[in-house]
Amino acid sequence: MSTENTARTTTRLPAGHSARVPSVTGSAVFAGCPELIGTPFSYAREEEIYGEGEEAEFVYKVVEGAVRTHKVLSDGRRQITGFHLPGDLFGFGQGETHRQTAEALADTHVLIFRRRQIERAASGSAAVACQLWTMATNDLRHAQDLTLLLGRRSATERVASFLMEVDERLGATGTFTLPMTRRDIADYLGLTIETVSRTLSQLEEEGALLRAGGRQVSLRRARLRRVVED
Amino acid sequence: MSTENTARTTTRLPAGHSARVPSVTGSAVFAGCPELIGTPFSYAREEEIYGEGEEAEFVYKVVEGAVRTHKVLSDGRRQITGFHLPGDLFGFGQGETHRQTAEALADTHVLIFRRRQIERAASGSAAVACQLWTMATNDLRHAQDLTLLLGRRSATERVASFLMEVDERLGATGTFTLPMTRRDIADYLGLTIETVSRTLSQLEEEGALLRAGGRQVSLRRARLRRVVED
DNA sequence: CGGGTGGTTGATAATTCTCAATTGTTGTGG
DNA sequence: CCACAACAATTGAGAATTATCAACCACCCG
Repeated sequence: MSTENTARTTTRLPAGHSARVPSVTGSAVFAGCPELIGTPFSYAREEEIYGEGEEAEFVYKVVEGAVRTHKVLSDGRRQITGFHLPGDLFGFGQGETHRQTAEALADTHVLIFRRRQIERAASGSAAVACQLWTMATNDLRHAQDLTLLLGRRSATERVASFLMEVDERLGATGTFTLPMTRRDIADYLGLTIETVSRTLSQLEEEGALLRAGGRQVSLRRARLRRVVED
Repeated sequence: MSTENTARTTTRLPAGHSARVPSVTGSAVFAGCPELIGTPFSYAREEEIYGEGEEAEFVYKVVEGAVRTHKVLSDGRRQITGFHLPGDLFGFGQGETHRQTAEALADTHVLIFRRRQIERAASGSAAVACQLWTMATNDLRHAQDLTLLLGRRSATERVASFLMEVDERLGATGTFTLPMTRRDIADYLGLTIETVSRTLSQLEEEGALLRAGGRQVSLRRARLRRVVED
């Protein structure tokens, strides 16, 4: 099995972050499709990767860093639909144009693939197409969970649920540094930054978590779970 | 529940009755896959088609009527994630279990397909798999639009946007009868029935629509569009 | 007719937002 | 290493939006 290793030839690896680098492999799109090799590429913190409405030329896989995708209304209101961490693929809803904007949360390394190439691979291989179907389905599941969160949960439940989600995706250690600002969290949870901040303070006061320096949190998972209770 | 009083036992349908039904066409799953023939089936108004957590044995295509899919929290809060009208496929997120509940809004005829059969067809035909990918992507797009609606739009915008969505899916005539109750609308838009009702009254007052008998509406689309403005 | 469901409206409460001030954090140049 | 600017996060007070509780109305269907 060609466990892609060469991928991060892209110079610096800020080994500062946790010693994880989990299954960046996965490489779902490529299973049984070795001719689909991604090209390494990098984006700086806060750099736009693609914009809503632009032609969808590439599909991306996060290698290192983090990306957010969002939609905006004309008056500036923003809704983040997802955060993409190492191993995640994004930008692959097959239409001619992107329906969201993607931006790097931090300095980020990705592998890029030509959309047409992937579509060609899909139409030639049921296995590849099924993997794309599976990935789209996973995204759909996530979007529907978010829908329930936004439509029917209180601010406290949203924040608690968010913290647990991030924890799981970052290794489920219960202690981590949030890779996004309060604004990003607010725009993901359909709240304001003030409400997010107050809710975090309240959760800390209730003993559901501990904080250090704004971004670092340590979850008391049992208590948080009780807050979410579903 | 107590509403379950009318001939619910007749879920089994004399085959052939609804086999012809009009231009339901679309039939995306079947294009180039003639061996995938659905079996006609019927559900009475308010009848459950499948429940969250159940094994996903079938996939459904609406022929006549309307279906809603939703998620519920343990305390009863409900979020409807979609309404399915004639031509729509639902229940096809390929996992072993359904992640939502599906219920008939009205007396409904569907075609059912065995999930395994569809998955087999997909893994044998890139064309079929691509169609499933496309359908999942369309659902994903819808879910993300709903996410923006729930996370960042006011009650007025939600209701106006909803009316335009229903209008389009019902033929874009501007005049139609809502196929769902206020409760369903509220649970789709993340509001209460009272807020939905008040918002409709307010929109009528502003001349953005006309109403007759609760469910019938006639949209002044230009004005509604101005309310939504994006 | 009468009961039941569905829909509307009003008064009040709760949640979340907005505006404003303050504190904390981080990176930079002296 | 410190001072400082720029940005990020917190906190408070009051306002706005939406929810809740309650009453009432209008059908529809037997």
